[in-house]
Amino acid sequence: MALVDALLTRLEAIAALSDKDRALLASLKIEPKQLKAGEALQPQGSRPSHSALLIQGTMARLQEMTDGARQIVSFHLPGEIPDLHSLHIERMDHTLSAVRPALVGTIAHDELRRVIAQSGHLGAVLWRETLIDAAVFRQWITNNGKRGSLAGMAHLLCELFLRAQAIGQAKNESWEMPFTQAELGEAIGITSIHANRILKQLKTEGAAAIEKSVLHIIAWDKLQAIAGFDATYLHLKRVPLAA
Amino acid sequence: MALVDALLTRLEAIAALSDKDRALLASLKIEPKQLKAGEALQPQGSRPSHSALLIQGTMARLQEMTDGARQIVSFHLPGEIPDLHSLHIERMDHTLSAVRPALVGTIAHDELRRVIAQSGHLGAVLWRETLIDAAVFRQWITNNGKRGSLAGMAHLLCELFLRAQAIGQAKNESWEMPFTQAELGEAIGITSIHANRILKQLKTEGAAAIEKSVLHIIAWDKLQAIAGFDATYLHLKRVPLAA
DNA sequence: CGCCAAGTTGAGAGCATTCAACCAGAGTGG
DNA sequence: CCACTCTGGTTGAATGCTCTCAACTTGGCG
Repeated sequence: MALVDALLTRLEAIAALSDKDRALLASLKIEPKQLKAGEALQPQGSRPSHSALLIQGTMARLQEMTDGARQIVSFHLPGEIPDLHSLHIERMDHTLSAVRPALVGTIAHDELRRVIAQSGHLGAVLWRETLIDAAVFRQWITNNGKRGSLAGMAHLLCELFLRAQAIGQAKNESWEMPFTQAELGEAIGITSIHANRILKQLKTEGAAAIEKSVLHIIAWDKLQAIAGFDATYLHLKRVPLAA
Repeated sequence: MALVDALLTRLEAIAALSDKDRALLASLKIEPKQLKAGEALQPQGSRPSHSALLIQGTMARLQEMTDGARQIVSFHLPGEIPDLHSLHIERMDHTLSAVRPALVGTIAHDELRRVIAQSGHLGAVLWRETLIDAAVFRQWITNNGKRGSLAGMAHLLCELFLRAQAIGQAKNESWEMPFTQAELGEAIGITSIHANRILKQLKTEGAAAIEKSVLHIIAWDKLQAIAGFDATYLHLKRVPLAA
């Protein structure tokens, strides 16, 4: 399986690609690189010359504050390019790290510029990818803000489950969740202890439960209702569960 | 003064433009439209065929939840195109409204596509604009999450002041603030009452104060320290105060 | 003058944090 | 094989931040 396949799966989940676009993507020079759990690929303040295609594993972007506190601003699944934005903004304002061990493929910015110059449509698709990234950020602002902890956690689980399903990771209402409760908490701005209690509540209410690090959707409609979740912001061409 | 001037000022604050790019921008067909305070230009769920250049006044994007609660996810000053993203993602996942009365210039997506097709660099600059938008979202996630209320408010004021200064609205450490305390609160996920108390605290600590809706920076370094503010994420070519 | 939006202040309730203890399972080294 | 350690998860109790409710002030405007 070629390194680029994860990217094709992801991009075809959000847009239509022509044969020419697929061939251009296949022509990208991609260098594999293995990351250890917790290893930072792009630290805050750096000026990347490459972007990373996540092939296997999970990554997160996080902001580190002066007092040592951390805020996770995004999670990433295979097929995504978490630092695509570095193509047009020079300096990293956050750290991009592997959460669990991860395999990435680094792509030189010049390579990306080459294929974009040859296909305006491909440029638009990649632009679109960064815009969906931004749409997710908007939801996360609300997760951390007005949406309470319970709704915020439910919303995060809805989102992750659908994204996992779009790349074929989640089946039969369950998904091998690659994040700890502490990490889920850091994403919605609560402590690991509180995250634990909130998850317990979601289980008691019969919405969703995490057991031995696999997420079980007990009742999608209930989870969705608690979250106030509307999947359109993910801009997936097919939304499997949200019918 | 041409309608497009605000856009030129903004884009030249974040990137270099060639004469050709300026001419292309000047060729955009822009329809002026006046908005009343609180009027929604693009409601959540709509499918815009135009984007709006904000010429005068202020706008905000907000998410409305099922229980009627609102979260403001961004503020916009003249020169910005708050719904540029609708060029590549069809459906609005939030509402774009005027905060105070505002003058916008609507630009058909086809017009934007025309100039982008003629200048790859201009396309890159507009892409960059949406990426900076996303960088601001990331900070707002943290404002609403791990950063406490005091630091969050301080961070928001730092950001708004620098953005206002970049377009010449703020002078002499003071800025005619177009937002109410309630709106500032809705942006960092706190109530207007708490926002009031936090602002009082920022004044007592000698960092910043809002008097008769003008923001006074009492001590930039103190405000910056409280916020843990680092201006690089705004990607302004010149950062006036942050020396 | 009266109304209304915005701001200010106080008090009590509730949610989330911190501190602290403890459990379970995986991996390590003797 | 078994202690030992470490990470992740679970639970309780006290503290404290933020919300809600409520009252009151101020300034602008018809």
